[in-house]
Amino acid sequence: MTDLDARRTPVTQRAVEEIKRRIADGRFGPGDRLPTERDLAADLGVSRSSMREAIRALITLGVLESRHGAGVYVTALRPSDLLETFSVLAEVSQGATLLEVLQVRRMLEPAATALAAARADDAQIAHIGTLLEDIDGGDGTVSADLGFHQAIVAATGNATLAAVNDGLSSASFHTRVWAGHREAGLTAKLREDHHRIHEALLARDPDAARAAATAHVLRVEDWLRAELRGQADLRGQAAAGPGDQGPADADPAGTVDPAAARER
Amino acid sequence: MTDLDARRTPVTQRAVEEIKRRIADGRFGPGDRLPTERDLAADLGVSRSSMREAIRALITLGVLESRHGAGVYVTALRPSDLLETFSVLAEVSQGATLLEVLQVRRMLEPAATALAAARADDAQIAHIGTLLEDIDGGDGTVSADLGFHQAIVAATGNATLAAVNDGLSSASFHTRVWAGHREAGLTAKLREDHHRIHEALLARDPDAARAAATAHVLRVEDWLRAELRGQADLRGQAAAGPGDQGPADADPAGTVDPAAARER
DNA sequence: GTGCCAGAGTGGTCCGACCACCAACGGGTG
DNA sequence: CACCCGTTGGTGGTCGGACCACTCTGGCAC
Repeated sequence: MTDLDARRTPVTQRAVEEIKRRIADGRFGPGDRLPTERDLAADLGVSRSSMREAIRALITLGVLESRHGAGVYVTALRPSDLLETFSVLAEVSQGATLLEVLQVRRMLEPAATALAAARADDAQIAHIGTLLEDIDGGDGTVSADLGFHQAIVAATGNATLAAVNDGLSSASFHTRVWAGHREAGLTAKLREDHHRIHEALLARDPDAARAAATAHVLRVEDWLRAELRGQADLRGQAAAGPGDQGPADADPAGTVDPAAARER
Repeated sequence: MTDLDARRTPVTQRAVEEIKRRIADGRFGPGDRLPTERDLAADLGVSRSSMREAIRALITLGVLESRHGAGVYVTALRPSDLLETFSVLAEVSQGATLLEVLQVRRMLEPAATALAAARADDAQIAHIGTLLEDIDGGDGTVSADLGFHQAIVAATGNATLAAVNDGLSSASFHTRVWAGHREAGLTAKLREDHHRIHEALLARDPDAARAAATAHVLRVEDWLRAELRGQADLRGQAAAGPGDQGPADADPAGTVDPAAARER
């Protein structure tokens, strides 16, 4: 079977899988340096070009990293290493998919915030308080907001959770959210949400934290829903649009709870 | 600035970002065919080798796909396309990280199952019932189990949610779980969980669905915790272990709720 | 002992060639 | 005329080799 498989499988892909296998079974451990591209290519019986493509793929996955002139290394294989890639989702996605992303965040962030309320230590909560002041201070609001939320999720002590949530929150999306709220004069509401979350953390109250986080995500979700509907209306007026281009991706991501009901 | 940036930025990376930019601003849309590697390389002023590495990276990210002899195409950019990559996390991870993964699933799956109970149509629920019989039938249990859970999450209608959850459940991990439960004579318990979930879906009862899903994930989590502790004990007896290899990743991912309390 | 510098080794880039594969065009056949 | 099938051009896949940019290390000079 191996032979038949190998015959029709692209050489590069085979190389990728062979390296993954060697990492999985421990021949290459986290932080280890790999043999040189030339040696590895000879070892696996492929050209250096193909080997480089395989390495490039594994670098993209966050499994390897290369240092010019020094060698190729296995990363620490932390969740944050391996999940960095999927920020492309929030980067490239538009429209309905963004709503889906927010729906997932509405499942994760409240639970994460509640966890943080129960487990964060004083230093972490103090740090979060500092970030909150940065937001209100007004300078670099977007990145400050991003940092605030990341710090909360990080305070859960669950690196995987933090990495997943970070992936679902992209800087570019946050920028749009803030711009949209500023335009609508709603920044005060966001501020209010943040303070409520912080107070819940200070009080070590998981339930309050969960509720505050839910309200926050919901607010953003409502805004996005309205904005998307606005865009759709504009397009609808202009023309029926011959190719709306979306074959799949189905319905506009409805919801179960009141937020959706309100919308309909 | 552009010039200075460009000078020290690897050519391949610049190519990756340029293509991403062209996708983001719509010059390349979902399903479109890209210019040939040779043309694209000439256009961006890089060699074909570097262009191929850039394309390879974007293929790994799920943004592009190439068809031998036919051309390179932009994918549909569905969440499932873009999130396929992160199954490496569940593939490569071990020990404490797996616990973290389960903790995230404990936030997602209950919410997703509840959503499915509210939104799945009759056909979807019937299909899920079929998969349930496949599991009990006993043949290909692992893949059947995987299919059961995936079908439920898919029934939420949120493709992003489904893709994220799939990424957190790898086939190899499921295999370990089933083997471990069979060994411990707990397969009946898993079966029981599945039926409870299905009944909640049939009854369109989100609360019951949430509870059943939580119990199920919790059961797996408990088992994994015990197994990891067993392994740690073994290692502890044998030797103090010079390189436990984990520099970061911190504490063993505790929990807030009863499951953790029971454990301590 | 300390600092610097040159060399060897490594990844980064480029080039040109050839192979494997697909798709569309064409001529042949019914 | 309609349909089938082989040809042919163009595409991605692989290869080998060359050179550049960078890092690290060991030995030299001070």
